[in-house]
Amino acid sequence: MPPTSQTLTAERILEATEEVLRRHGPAKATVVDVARALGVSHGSVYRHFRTKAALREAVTKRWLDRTSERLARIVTAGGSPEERLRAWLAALFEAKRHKAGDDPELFATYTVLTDENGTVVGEHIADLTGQLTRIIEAGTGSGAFMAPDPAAAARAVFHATGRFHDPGYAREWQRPGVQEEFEAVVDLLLRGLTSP
Amino acid sequence: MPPTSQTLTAERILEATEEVLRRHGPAKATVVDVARALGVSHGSVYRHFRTKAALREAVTKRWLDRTSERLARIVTAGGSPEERLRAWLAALFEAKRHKAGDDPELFATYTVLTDENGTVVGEHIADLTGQLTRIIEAGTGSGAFMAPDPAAAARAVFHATGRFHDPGYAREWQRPGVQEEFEAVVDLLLRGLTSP
DNA sequence: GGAATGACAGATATTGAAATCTGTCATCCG
DNA sequence: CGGATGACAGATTTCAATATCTGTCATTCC
Repeated sequence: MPPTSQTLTAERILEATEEVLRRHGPAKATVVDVARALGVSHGSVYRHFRTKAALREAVTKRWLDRTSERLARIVTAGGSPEERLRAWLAALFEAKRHKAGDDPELFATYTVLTDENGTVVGEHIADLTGQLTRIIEAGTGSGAFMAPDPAAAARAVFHATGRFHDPGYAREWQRPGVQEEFEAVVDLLLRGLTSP
Repeated sequence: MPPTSQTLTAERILEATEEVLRRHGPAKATVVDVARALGVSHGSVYRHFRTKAALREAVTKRWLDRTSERLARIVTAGGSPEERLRAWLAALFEAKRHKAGDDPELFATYTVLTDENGTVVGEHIADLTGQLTRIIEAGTGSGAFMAPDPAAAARAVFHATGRFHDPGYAREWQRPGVQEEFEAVVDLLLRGLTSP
């Protein structure tokens, strides 16, 4: 572990914390470990983050924001609102499923982090349902969807697809037939949204 | 604790086990406790249940079956398929929400039990989706619903309403606005099921 | 002077020895 | 004889002593 004698920034601390979490897991990752990885005293870490909880919260936010950004690109992409809604939901599911499948330990680590940071998760969900709202609004504008309250419809769609993005269901995502289950739910929801 | 000198049956053991679980919680409920509550030696309990796990599984099954039975009555009740589908989903949500709200500790106990008995839970879910299937079949028969594969539609409806019956979401059920969320999802699903 | 340090007190986690529990079975009892 | 018992071995849990960590702050360093 080279001391990397750059100036100590919040950003560098966050990177080191992610690495320590990856290595040691959420239960054994300590502030002392983070400081050691950076070659500084743990007191210095506390100059940038008031508590260990604040540090973990910041890491959680960074991680969730990376997902949000990727999905946001679909909102403004081309295609009909139906296509974009399907693509958005599929991308969310795909992203989660691959994270959970490719590196289960890391995924479990972030599941612990999200469990202990309800506020940040709440903001993330508000962000995601906001993206969904924009797609649905586009659909009501073009007459493709019938939704008197697009924001409420967005939340309903998000809740109804929880099984395909909520970490609590991660175990199910590796089973055969999930893809069909996912498509069945999405088909049903899209039929509900489509105006008669 | 009176020794209640009746003959020892599986049924009496299950009742005593429920009581011990209620009193001590899932972590501290032992087979010795159950035997003591019945005034017998713990060896006698093992005559009726091969392992502690089998005993807990049987308790779990009993508990889930009680819910199934109540819901089954709605399947064969009067009213249109739409009405019965709404009533069934509402009854499931209501039952769970009240169990979780009225006695959170007991609910947490049964959540632990269901977590450790995936097979029994799987059968319970198959039972419930079977009930849903029968309602949806009635709807396709009368022309009220359009569902090429009623069983698949039933599973989709069940998955889409997971937020309102999966114990993992119990915390959310006490928040204001859940009822509206629930109705929004059910409305969307029913619109999706209803033939154009 | 502003950032970094490390000693410190109280909180939390780890460890290993002792206690309890699970599951078996030879024996007992009606 | 068929069901109940309790002693037992190995597995698991509990508990208290020990070690580590969190968060603060007076002091050091550039």
